[in-house]
Amino acid sequence: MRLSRFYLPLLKETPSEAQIVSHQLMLRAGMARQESAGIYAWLPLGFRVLKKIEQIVREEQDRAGAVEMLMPTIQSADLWRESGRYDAYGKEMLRIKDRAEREMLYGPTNEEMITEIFRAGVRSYKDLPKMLYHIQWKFRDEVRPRFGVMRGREFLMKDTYSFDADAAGARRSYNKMFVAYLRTFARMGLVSIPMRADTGPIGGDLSHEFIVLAETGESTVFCDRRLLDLAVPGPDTDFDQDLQPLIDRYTSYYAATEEKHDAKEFEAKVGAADRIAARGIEVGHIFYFGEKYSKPMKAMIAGPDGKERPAEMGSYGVGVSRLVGAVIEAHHDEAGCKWPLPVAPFHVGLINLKQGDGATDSACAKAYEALTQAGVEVLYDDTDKRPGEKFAVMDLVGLPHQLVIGPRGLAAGKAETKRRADGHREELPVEEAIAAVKKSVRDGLALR
RNA sequence: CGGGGCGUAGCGCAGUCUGGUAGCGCAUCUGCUUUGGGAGCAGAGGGUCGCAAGUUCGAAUCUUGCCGCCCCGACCA
Repeated sequence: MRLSRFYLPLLKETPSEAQIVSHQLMLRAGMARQESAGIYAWLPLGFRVLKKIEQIVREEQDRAGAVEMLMPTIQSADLWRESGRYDAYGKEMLRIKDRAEREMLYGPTNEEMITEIFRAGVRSYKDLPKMLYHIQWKFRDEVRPRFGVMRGREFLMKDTYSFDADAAGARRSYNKMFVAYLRTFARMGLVSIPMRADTGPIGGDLSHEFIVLAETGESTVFCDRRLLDLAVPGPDTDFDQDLQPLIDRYTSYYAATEEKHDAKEFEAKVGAADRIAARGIEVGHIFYFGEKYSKPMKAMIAGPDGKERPAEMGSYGVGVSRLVGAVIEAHHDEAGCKWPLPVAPFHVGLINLKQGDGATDSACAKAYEALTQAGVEVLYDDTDKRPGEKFAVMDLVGLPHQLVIGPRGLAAGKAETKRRADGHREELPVEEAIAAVKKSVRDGLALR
Protein backbone atom coordinates (compact mmCIF):
# COMPACT_ATOMS: atom_id res chain seq x y z
CA MET A 1 0.00 0.00 0.00
CA ARG A 2 1.25 3.39 -0.94
CA LEU A 3 0.95 5.89 1.87
CA SER A 4 -0.10 8.53 -0.63
CA ARG A 5 -3.24 6.49 -1.35
CA PHE A 6 -3.90 5.35 2.17
CA TYR A 7 -6.03 7.25 4.65
CA LEU A 8 -3.91 7.94 7.69
CA PRO A 9 -5.04 11.06 9.55
CA LEU A 10 -2.26 11.57 12.09
CA LEU A 11 -2.25 13.83 15.09
CA LYS A 12 0.93 15.43 16.27
CA GLU A 13 -0.62 16.39 19.56
CA THR A 14 -2.42 14.11 21.93
CA PRO A 15 -6.15 14.77 22.17
CA SER A 16 -7.01 15.75 25.71
CA GLU A 17 -9.71 13.14 26.17
CA ALA A 18 -7.29 10.24 25.82
CA GLN A 19 -5.97 9.18 29.21
CA ILE A 20 -4.15 5.95 28.58
CA VAL A 21 -1.40 5.25 26.11
CA SER A 22 -3.30 2.86 23.86
CA HIS A 23 -6.11 5.37 23.44
CA GLN A 24 -3.65 8.19 22.79
CA LEU A 25 -1.69 6.21 20.24
CA MET A 26 -4.76 4.92 18.44
CA LEU A 27 -5.97 8.47 17.94
CA ARG A 28 -2.55 9.85 17.07
CA ALA A 29 -1.74 7.06 14.63
CA GLY A 30 -5.04 7.46 12.82
CA MET A 31 -6.37 4.04 13.82
CA ALA A 32 -9.73 5.03 15.20
CA ARG A 33 -11.96 7.98 15.70
CA GLN A 34 -14.59 8.47 18.33
CA GLU A 35 -18.08 8.99 16.92
CA SER A 36 -19.98 9.02 20.22
CA ALA A 37 -19.09 8.20 23.80
CA GLY A 38 -17.65 4.71 23.68
CA ILE A 39 -18.37 4.28 19.98
CA TYR A 40 -15.53 4.30 17.47
CA ALA A 41 -15.04 4.28 13.75
CA TRP A 42 -12.18 2.00 12.76
CA LEU A 43 -9.99 3.85 10.31
CA PRO A 44 -7.99 1.82 7.78
CA LEU A 45 -4.90 1.29 9.92
CA GLY A 46 -6.82 0.25 13.02
CA PHE A 47 -9.17 -1.87 10.97
CA ARG A 48 -6.26 -3.92 9.67
CA VAL A 49 -5.14 -4.69 13.21
CA LEU A 50 -8.67 -5.55 14.24
CA LYS A 51 -8.93 -7.98 11.33
CA LYS A 52 -5.61 -9.62 12.17
CA ILE A 53 -6.63 -10.16 15.75
CA GLU A 54 -10.02 -11.44 14.69
CA GLN A 55 -8.38 -13.91 12.35
CA ILE A 56 -6.08 -15.31 15.02
CA VAL A 57 -9.05 -15.73 17.34
CA ARG A 58 -10.91 -17.49 14.53
CA GLU A 59 -8.04 -19.85 13.69
CA GLU A 60 -7.63 -20.93 17.29
CA GLN A 61 -11.36 -21.46 17.75
CA ASP A 62 -11.44 -23.60 14.65
CA ARG A 63 -8.41 -25.52 15.83
CA ALA A 64 -10.15 -26.26 19.12
CA GLY A 65 -13.15 -27.65 17.27
CA ALA A 66 -15.58 -24.76 17.54
CA VAL A 67 -17.76 -23.96 14.53
CA GLU A 68 -18.24 -20.43 13.29
CA MET A 69 -21.60 -18.87 12.56
CA LEU A 70 -23.08 -15.39 12.76
CA MET A 71 -25.99 -14.20 14.83
CA PRO A 72 -27.67 -10.83 14.40
CA THR A 73 -26.94 -7.74 16.46
CA ILE A 74 -30.63 -6.97 16.94
CA GLN A 75 -32.62 -9.40 19.03
CA SER A 76 -36.20 -9.72 20.15
CA ALA A 77 -37.17 -8.85 23.70
CA ASP A 78 -39.37 -11.95 23.83
CA LEU A 79 -36.32 -14.17 23.59
CA TRP A 80 -34.86 -12.51 26.65
CA ARG A 81 -38.13 -12.84 28.52
CA GLU A 82 -37.77 -16.60 28.21
CA SER A 83 -34.61 -16.59 30.29
CA GLY A 84 -35.88 -13.91 32.60
CA ARG A 85 -33.00 -11.63 31.73
CA TYR A 86 -35.02 -8.95 29.92
CA ASP A 87 -36.05 -7.44 33.22
CA ALA A 88 -32.90 -8.46 35.06
CA TYR A 89 -30.39 -6.88 32.71
CA GLY A 90 -30.95 -3.25 33.55
CA LYS A 91 -29.97 -0.08 31.77
CA GLU A 92 -26.88 -1.54 30.20
CA MET A 93 -29.12 -3.08 27.59
CA LEU A 94 -29.96 -0.80 24.70
CA ARG A 95 -33.67 -1.28 24.11
CA ILE A 96 -35.30 -0.16 20.92
CA LYS A 97 -38.64 -0.47 19.16
CA ASP A 98 -39.25 -1.23 15.53
CA ARG A 99 -41.94 0.42 13.41
CA ALA A 100 -44.57 -2.00 14.63
CA GLU A 101 -43.71 -1.04 18.20
CA ARG A 102 -42.19 -4.46 18.78
CA GLU A 103 -39.66 -4.45 21.57
CA MET A 104 -36.16 -5.20 20.34
CA LEU A 105 -32.69 -4.81 21.73
CA TYR A 106 -29.13 -4.44 20.51
CA GLY A 107 -27.54 -7.61 21.83
CA PRO A 108 -25.10 -7.33 24.72
CA THR A 109 -24.48 -11.08 24.46
CA ASN A 110 -26.08 -14.10 22.82
CA GLU A 111 -26.82 -16.87 25.31
CA GLU A 112 -30.56 -16.69 24.73
CA MET A 113 -30.29 -16.66 20.98
CA ILE A 114 -27.82 -19.51 20.73
CA THR A 115 -29.94 -21.57 23.11
CA GLU A 116 -32.97 -20.96 20.93
CA ILE A 117 -30.98 -21.93 17.83
CA PHE A 118 -29.57 -25.02 19.49
CA ARG A 119 -32.85 -26.33 20.84
CA ALA A 120 -34.39 -26.08 17.39
CA GLY A 121 -31.89 -28.54 15.97
CA VAL A 122 -30.61 -30.89 18.65
CA ARG A 123 -32.57 -33.50 20.58
CA SER A 124 -30.18 -36.32 21.42
CA TYR A 125 -26.97 -36.80 23.33
CA LYS A 126 -25.69 -38.43 20.17
CA ASP A 127 -25.48 -34.99 18.56
CA LEU A 128 -23.20 -33.71 21.32
CA PRO A 129 -20.85 -32.15 22.11
CA LYS A 130 -21.21 -28.97 20.08
CA MET A 131 -19.26 -25.73 20.25
CA LEU A 132 -20.57 -22.79 18.25
CA TYR A 133 -19.13 -19.32 18.04
CA HIS A 134 -19.49 -16.04 16.29
CA ILE A 135 -17.57 -12.81 16.11
CA GLN A 136 -20.02 -9.97 16.23
CA TRP A 137 -20.51 -6.42 17.42
CA LYS A 138 -22.16 -6.06 20.78
CA PHE A 139 -23.51 -3.10 22.63
CA ARG A 140 -23.54 -2.48 26.34
CA ASP A 141 -24.69 0.93 27.39
CA GLU A 142 -21.95 1.37 29.96
CA VAL A 143 -22.51 4.07 32.51
CA ARG A 144 -19.04 5.29 31.90
CA PRO A 145 -17.24 4.29 28.76
CA ARG A 146 -13.53 5.13 28.84
CA PHE A 147 -10.04 4.13 27.80
CA GLY A 148 -10.90 4.23 24.10
CA VAL A 149 -11.64 0.84 22.59
CA MET A 150 -10.61 -0.87 25.83
CA ARG A 151 -13.96 -0.10 27.29
CA GLY A 152 -16.28 1.12 24.63
CA ARG A 153 -20.02 0.71 24.55
CA GLU A 154 -19.91 -0.89 21.13
CA PHE A 155 -17.31 -3.63 20.91
CA LEU A 156 -16.37 -6.61 18.80
CA MET A 157 -16.52 -9.84 20.70
CA LYS A 158 -15.95 -13.47 19.96
CA ASP A 159 -18.35 -15.58 21.93
CA THR A 160 -18.42 -19.34 21.93
CA TYR A 161 -21.14 -21.51 23.42
CA SER A 162 -20.67 -25.15 24.34
CA PHE A 163 -23.37 -27.77 24.66
CA ASP A 164 -22.80 -31.10 26.38
CA ALA A 165 -24.88 -33.95 27.68
CA ASP A 166 -23.35 -33.98 31.14
CA ALA A 167 -21.03 -32.11 33.48
CA ALA A 168 -18.00 -34.19 32.53
CA GLY A 169 -18.53 -33.29 28.88
CA ALA A 170 -18.96 -29.65 29.80
CA ARG A 171 -15.60 -29.73 31.53
CA ARG A 172 -13.96 -31.16 28.42
CA SER A 173 -15.40 -28.30 26.37
CA TYR A 174 -14.26 -25.83 28.98
CA ASN A 175 -10.76 -27.23 28.87
CA LYS A 176 -10.61 -26.88 25.10
CA MET A 177 -11.43 -23.21 25.34
CA PHE A 178 -8.94 -22.77 28.16
CA VAL A 179 -6.15 -24.07 25.95
CA ALA A 180 -7.42 -22.24 22.87
CA TYR A 181 -7.27 -18.97 24.80
CA LEU A 182 -3.71 -19.53 25.98
CA ARG A 183 -2.70 -20.01 22.36
CA THR A 184 -4.79 -17.16 21.03
CA PHE A 185 -3.28 -14.48 23.24
CA ALA A 186 0.25 -15.83 22.95
CA ARG A 187 0.05 -15.56 19.17
CA MET A 188 -0.67 -11.85 19.56
CA GLY A 189 2.43 -11.34 21.61
CA LEU A 190 0.54 -11.22 24.90
CA VAL A 191 1.30 -13.10 28.08
CA SER A 192 -2.10 -13.97 29.42
CA ILE A 193 -2.72 -15.45 32.81
CA PRO A 194 -5.83 -17.47 33.54
CA MET A 195 -7.16 -16.36 36.88
CA ARG A 196 -9.94 -17.95 38.80
CA ALA A 197 -13.01 -15.81 38.59
CA ASP A 198 -16.34 -15.50 40.24
CA THR A 199 -18.73 -18.27 39.23
CA GLY A 200 -21.80 -16.59 40.65
CA PRO A 201 -24.67 -18.79 41.77
CA ILE A 202 -23.41 -21.81 39.83
CA GLY A 203 -20.37 -22.40 42.00
CA GLY A 204 -17.54 -24.74 41.16
CA ASP A 205 -14.15 -23.93 39.77
CA LEU A 206 -15.08 -23.53 36.12
CA SER A 207 -14.65 -19.86 35.48
CA HIS A 208 -11.44 -18.12 34.53
CA GLU A 209 -10.62 -14.63 33.42
CA PHE A 210 -7.66 -14.31 31.10
CA ILE A 211 -5.64 -11.33 32.19
CA VAL A 212 -2.86 -9.46 30.44
CA LEU A 213 -0.63 -7.63 32.87
CA ALA A 214 -0.45 -3.91 32.15
CA GLU A 215 0.00 -0.85 34.31
CA THR A 216 -3.17 0.66 32.96
CA GLY A 217 -5.26 -2.44 33.57
CA GLU A 218 -8.62 -1.99 35.19
CA SER A 219 -8.38 -4.85 37.64
CA THR A 220 -5.97 -5.49 40.45
CA VAL A 221 -4.61 -9.01 40.20
CA PHE A 222 -2.40 -11.33 42.19
CA CYS A 223 -0.42 -14.21 40.81
CA ASP A 224 2.63 -16.42 40.92
CA ARG A 225 5.51 -15.15 38.81
CA ARG A 226 6.23 -18.68 37.60
CA LEU A 227 3.01 -18.53 35.57
CA LEU A 228 4.68 -16.06 33.25
CA ASP A 229 7.22 -18.65 32.18
CA LEU A 230 4.91 -21.59 31.53
CA ALA A 231 5.18 -22.91 28.02
CA VAL A 232 2.12 -22.23 25.88
CA PRO A 233 0.63 -25.34 24.26
CA GLY A 234 1.90 -25.71 20.69
CA PRO A 235 0.02 -25.77 17.40
CA ASP A 236 0.20 -29.56 17.42
CA THR A 237 -1.93 -29.77 20.54
CA ASP A 238 -4.54 -32.50 20.14
CA PHE A 239 -7.79 -31.07 21.43
CA ASP A 240 -9.39 -34.49 21.52
CA GLN A 241 -6.86 -35.70 24.05
CA ASP A 242 -7.45 -35.31 27.76
CA LEU A 243 -6.43 -31.72 28.39
CA GLN A 244 -6.93 -31.91 32.13
CA PRO A 245 -3.24 -32.41 33.03
CA LEU A 246 -2.38 -29.31 31.03
CA ILE A 247 -5.09 -27.30 32.76
CA ASP A 248 -4.00 -28.61 36.13
CA ARG A 249 -0.49 -27.43 35.51
CA TYR A 250 -1.73 -23.90 34.96
CA THR A 251 -4.26 -23.84 37.75
CA SER A 252 -1.81 -25.26 40.29
CA TYR A 253 -0.20 -21.81 40.54
CA TYR A 254 -1.90 -19.06 42.44
CA ALA A 255 -3.66 -16.48 40.29
CA ALA A 256 -6.70 -14.47 41.24
CA THR A 257 -8.36 -11.16 40.57
CA GLU A 258 -9.06 -8.84 43.45
CA GLU A 259 -12.57 -10.21 44.02
CA LYS A 260 -11.31 -13.76 44.46
CA HIS A 261 -8.04 -12.90 46.13
CA ASP A 262 -7.16 -14.66 49.36
CA ALA A 263 -4.12 -13.02 50.93
CA LYS A 264 -3.44 -15.90 53.30
CA GLU A 265 -3.51 -18.50 50.60
CA PHE A 266 -1.38 -16.28 48.36
CA GLU A 267 1.35 -16.02 50.97
CA ALA A 268 1.16 -19.70 51.83
CA LYS A 269 1.41 -20.91 48.24
CA VAL A 270 3.78 -18.38 46.70
CA GLY A 271 7.25 -17.44 47.87
CA ALA A 272 7.77 -13.74 48.48
CA ALA A 273 10.04 -13.40 45.44
CA ASP A 274 7.41 -14.87 43.15
CA ARG A 275 4.44 -12.85 44.33
CA ILE A 276 3.10 -10.47 41.76
CA ALA A 277 0.51 -7.85 42.67
CA ALA A 278 -0.25 -5.88 39.55
CA ARG A 279 -2.83 -4.36 37.28
CA GLY A 280 -4.35 -6.38 34.48
CA ILE A 281 -6.59 -6.15 31.45
CA GLU A 282 -9.26 -8.79 31.08
CA VAL A 283 -9.12 -10.02 27.50
CA GLY A 284 -11.11 -13.21 27.84
CA HIS A 285 -13.50 -14.95 30.14
CA ILE A 286 -14.56 -18.58 30.12
CA PHE A 287 -17.50 -19.75 32.08
CA TYR A 288 -19.45 -22.89 32.75
CA PHE A 289 -23.03 -22.22 33.70
CA GLY A 290 -24.76 -25.57 33.33
CA GLU A 291 -28.51 -25.35 32.91
CA LYS A 292 -28.90 -21.65 33.54
CA TYR A 293 -30.37 -21.01 30.11
CA SER A 294 -31.14 -24.48 28.82
CA LYS A 295 -33.56 -25.15 31.66
CA PRO A 296 -35.83 -22.10 31.47
CA MET A 297 -35.58 -22.09 27.67
CA LYS A 298 -36.15 -25.82 27.43
CA ALA A 299 -33.11 -26.85 25.42
CA MET A 300 -33.64 -30.50 26.26
CA ILE A 301 -31.44 -33.45 25.38
CA ALA A 302 -32.47 -37.09 25.43
CA GLY A 303 -29.88 -39.25 27.20
CA PRO A 304 -29.05 -42.91 26.57
CA ASP A 305 -31.73 -43.78 29.10
CA GLY A 306 -34.33 -41.99 27.03
CA LYS A 307 -34.86 -39.32 29.66
CA GLU A 308 -34.68 -35.67 28.75
CA ARG A 309 -32.60 -33.19 30.63
CA PRO A 310 -31.39 -29.65 29.93
CA ALA A 311 -28.13 -29.31 28.01
CA GLU A 312 -24.99 -28.44 29.96
CA MET A 313 -23.73 -25.14 28.66
CA GLY A 314 -20.78 -22.83 28.90
CA SER A 315 -19.85 -19.56 27.26
CA TYR A 316 -16.46 -18.20 26.34
CA GLY A 317 -15.80 -14.61 25.39
CA VAL A 318 -12.86 -12.77 23.88
CA GLY A 319 -12.87 -9.00 23.62
CA VAL A 320 -11.57 -8.66 20.08
CA SER A 321 -11.69 -4.86 19.81
CA ARG A 322 -10.37 -4.50 23.35
CA LEU A 323 -7.37 -6.60 22.35
CA VAL A 324 -6.24 -3.90 19.93
CA GLY A 325 -5.82 -1.62 22.92
CA ALA A 326 -4.33 -4.36 25.06
CA VAL A 327 -1.63 -5.13 22.50
CA ILE A 328 -0.63 -1.47 22.38
CA GLU A 329 -0.54 -1.29 26.17
CA ALA A 330 1.86 -4.22 26.10
CA HIS A 331 3.94 -3.05 23.14
CA HIS A 332 4.82 0.62 22.81
CA ASP A 333 7.40 3.24 23.71
CA GLU A 334 7.56 7.04 23.80
CA ALA A 335 7.67 7.22 20.01
CA GLY A 336 4.63 5.06 19.33
CA CYS A 337 3.32 1.56 18.76
CA LYS A 338 5.54 -1.49 18.46
CA TRP A 339 3.33 -4.07 16.80
CA PRO A 340 4.10 -7.74 17.16
CA LEU A 341 4.38 -9.07 13.63
CA PRO A 342 1.26 -11.31 13.66
CA VAL A 343 -1.08 -8.41 14.43
CA ALA A 344 0.80 -5.56 12.75
CA PRO A 345 -1.27 -3.53 10.28
CA PHE A 346 1.56 -3.99 7.78
CA HIS A 347 4.73 -6.01 8.16
CA VAL A 348 7.13 -3.48 6.74
CA GLY A 349 7.32 0.27 6.38
CA LEU A 350 9.27 1.25 3.29
CA ILE A 351 10.61 4.77 3.54
CA ASN A 352 11.59 6.69 0.45
CA LEU A 353 13.84 9.42 1.78
CA LYS A 354 13.80 11.48 -1.37
CA GLN A 355 10.66 11.11 -3.38
CA GLY A 356 11.30 12.48 -6.86
CA ASP A 357 14.91 11.34 -7.02
CA GLY A 358 15.08 8.92 -9.92
CA ALA A 359 17.45 6.38 -8.40
CA THR A 360 15.71 6.42 -5.02
CA ASP A 361 12.27 6.12 -6.55
CA SER A 362 13.22 3.18 -8.68
CA ALA A 363 15.07 1.39 -5.87
CA CYS A 364 11.98 1.82 -3.67
CA ALA A 365 9.69 0.62 -6.43
CA LYS A 366 11.79 -2.50 -6.84
CA ALA A 367 11.89 -3.18 -3.13
CA TYR A 368 8.15 -2.67 -2.87
CA GLU A 369 7.55 -5.04 -5.74
CA ALA A 370 9.91 -7.70 -4.43
CA LEU A 371 8.43 -7.68 -0.94
CA THR A 372 4.83 -7.55 -2.09
CA GLN A 373 5.42 -10.45 -4.47
CA ALA A 374 6.78 -12.44 -1.55
CA GLY A 375 3.56 -11.92 0.36
CA VAL A 376 4.98 -9.28 2.66
CA GLU A 377 2.58 -6.47 3.54
CA VAL A 378 4.31 -3.18 2.86
CA LEU A 379 3.27 0.35 3.67
CA TYR A 380 5.33 2.42 1.27
CA ASP A 381 5.89 6.03 2.29
CA ASP A 382 6.06 7.54 -1.18
CA THR A 383 5.14 11.03 -0.03
CA ASP A 384 7.38 14.04 -0.50
CA LYS A 385 7.62 14.75 3.21
CA ARG A 386 10.94 15.40 4.85
CA PRO A 387 12.99 12.47 6.17
CA GLY A 388 12.65 13.43 9.81
CA GLU A 389 8.90 13.46 9.61
CA LYS A 390 8.84 10.13 7.80
CA PHE A 391 10.92 8.48 10.50
CA ALA A 392 8.74 9.91 13.24
CA VAL A 393 5.54 8.82 11.51
CA MET A 394 6.82 5.32 10.87
CA ASP A 395 7.85 4.95 14.50
CA LEU A 396 4.45 6.21 15.61
CA VAL A 397 2.62 3.77 13.38
CA GLY A 398 4.98 1.13 14.70
CA LEU A 399 5.33 -1.41 11.90
CA PRO A 400 7.74 -4.18 13.00
CA HIS A 401 10.26 -3.59 10.23
CA GLN A 402 11.42 -0.49 8.41
CA LEU A 403 13.31 -0.43 5.18
CA VAL A 404 14.90 2.93 4.54
CA ILE A 405 16.13 3.89 1.11
CA GLY A 406 17.73 7.24 0.32
CA PRO A 407 20.25 8.80 -2.03
CA ARG A 408 23.05 8.80 0.50
CA GLY A 409 22.94 5.07 1.22
CA LEU A 410 22.12 4.25 -2.36
CA ALA A 411 25.35 5.92 -3.51
CA ALA A 412 27.12 3.07 -1.70
CA GLY A 413 24.53 0.59 -2.93
CA LYS A 414 23.01 0.26 0.52
CA ALA A 415 19.70 0.45 2.30
CA GLU A 416 18.97 0.50 6.00
CA THR A 417 16.79 -1.87 7.96
CA LYS A 418 15.38 -1.03 11.34
CA ARG A 419 13.59 -3.28 13.75
CA ARG A 420 10.98 -1.32 15.65
CA ALA A 421 10.89 -3.64 18.65
CA ASP A 422 14.44 -2.93 19.81
CA GLY A 423 15.56 -0.19 17.43
CA HIS A 424 18.25 -2.40 15.93
CA ARG A 425 19.50 -0.90 12.65
CA GLU A 426 21.67 -2.30 9.94
CA GLU A 427 23.05 -0.99 6.68
CA LEU A 428 23.14 -3.65 4.00
CA PRO A 429 23.45 -3.87 0.24
CA VAL A 430 19.95 -3.20 -1.10
CA GLU A 431 19.25 -6.76 -2.21
CA GLU A 432 20.44 -8.16 1.09
CA ALA A 433 18.35 -5.68 3.03
CA ILE A 434 15.25 -6.75 1.12
CA ALA A 435 16.09 -10.40 1.67
CA ALA A 436 16.70 -9.84 5.36
CA VAL A 437 13.35 -8.14 5.84
CA LYS A 438 11.62 -10.85 3.85
CA LYS A 439 13.20 -13.53 5.99
CA SER A 440 12.35 -11.80 9.26
CA VAL A 441 8.73 -11.54 8.25
CA ARG A 442 8.56 -15.15 7.13
CA ASP A 443 10.23 -16.43 10.28
CA GLY A 444 8.09 -14.23 12.46
CA LEU A 445 4.85 -15.45 10.94
CA ALA A 446 5.91 -19.09 11.03
CA LEU A 447 6.00 -19.09 14.82
CA ARG A 448 2.53 -20.09 15.79
C1' C B 1 -25.93 6.78 38.96
C1' G B 2 -23.35 10.25 42.82
C1' G B 3 -19.28 14.11 42.73
C1' G B 4 -16.26 17.46 39.63
C1' G B 5 -14.99 19.79 34.99
C1' C B 6 -15.14 21.20 29.88
C1' G B 7 -17.64 22.63 24.96
C1' U B 8 -14.15 28.94 20.87
C1' A B 9 -10.81 26.74 13.22
C1' G B 10 -8.84 19.70 11.85
C1' C B 11 -5.76 19.25 16.87
C1' G B 12 -3.98 21.79 21.48
C1' C B 13 -5.45 26.25 23.83
C1' A B 14 -6.15 31.88 25.28
C1' G B 15 -10.19 35.30 25.51
C1' U B 16 -15.50 34.73 29.69
C1' C B 17 -14.38 37.22 36.12
C1' U B 18 -14.81 43.20 34.30
C1' G B 19 -20.31 42.69 27.58
C1' G B 20 -18.15 46.53 22.40
C1' U B 21 -18.60 41.82 17.20
C1' A B 22 -12.67 36.56 17.90
C1' G B 23 -7.06 35.33 18.70
C1' C B 24 -2.28 32.08 19.44
C1' G B 25 0.59 27.49 18.33
C1' C B 26 0.41 23.20 15.30
C1' A B 27 -1.97 21.43 10.87
C1' U B 28 -3.82 23.08 5.67
C1' C B 29 -2.91 26.05 0.87
C1' U B 30 0.76 29.26 -2.28
C1' G B 31 5.84 30.86 -3.23
C1' C B 32 11.04 30.69 -2.20
C1' U B 33 14.96 28.36 0.52
C1' U B 34 15.73 23.63 2.65
C1' U B 35 16.00 17.97 2.77
C1' G B 36 19.18 11.10 6.82
C1' G B 37 15.03 11.86 12.90
C1' G B 38 8.09 15.90 13.22
C1' A B 39 12.57 22.61 8.82
C1' G B 40 12.94 28.38 7.86
C1' C B 41 10.95 32.88 5.74
C1' A B 42 6.85 35.41 3.39
C1' G B 43 1.79 35.27 2.32
C1' A B 44 -3.31 33.01 2.33
C1' G B 45 -7.73 30.28 3.56
C1' G B 46 -10.63 28.32 7.45
C1' G B 47 -14.90 29.63 13.18
C1' U B 48 -23.60 29.74 13.19
C1' C B 49 -17.76 30.74 19.87
C1' G B 50 -22.43 23.21 21.42
C1' C B 51 -28.02 24.47 20.79
C1' A B 52 -32.30 27.50 22.20
C1' A B 53 -34.62 31.26 24.68
C1' G B 54 -33.84 35.67 27.72
C1' U B 55 -31.37 40.47 29.59
C1' U B 56 -29.01 44.56 26.80
C1' C B 57 -28.21 49.76 22.08
C1' G B 58 -24.77 45.57 21.78
C1' A B 59 -23.54 38.65 24.20
C1' A B 60 -18.03 33.87 23.12
C1' U B 61 -18.60 36.84 27.71
C1' C B 62 -24.46 37.78 31.95
C1' U B 63 -29.30 34.50 33.11
C1' U B 64 -32.26 30.04 32.30
C1' G B 65 -33.12 25.48 29.89
C1' C B 66 -31.36 21.62 26.83
C1' C B 67 -27.50 18.69 24.33
C1' G B 68 -22.62 16.69 24.00
C1' C B 69 -17.93 15.19 26.00
C1' C B 70 -14.18 14.19 29.82
C1' C B 71 -12.32 13.02 34.87
C1' C B 72 -12.94 10.54 40.10
C1' G B 73 -16.08 6.86 42.37
C1' A B 74 -19.68 2.60 42.14
C1' C B 75 -20.30 -1.16 37.67
C1' C B 76 -18.44 -4.03 33.26
C1' A B 77 -15.64 -8.46 27.53
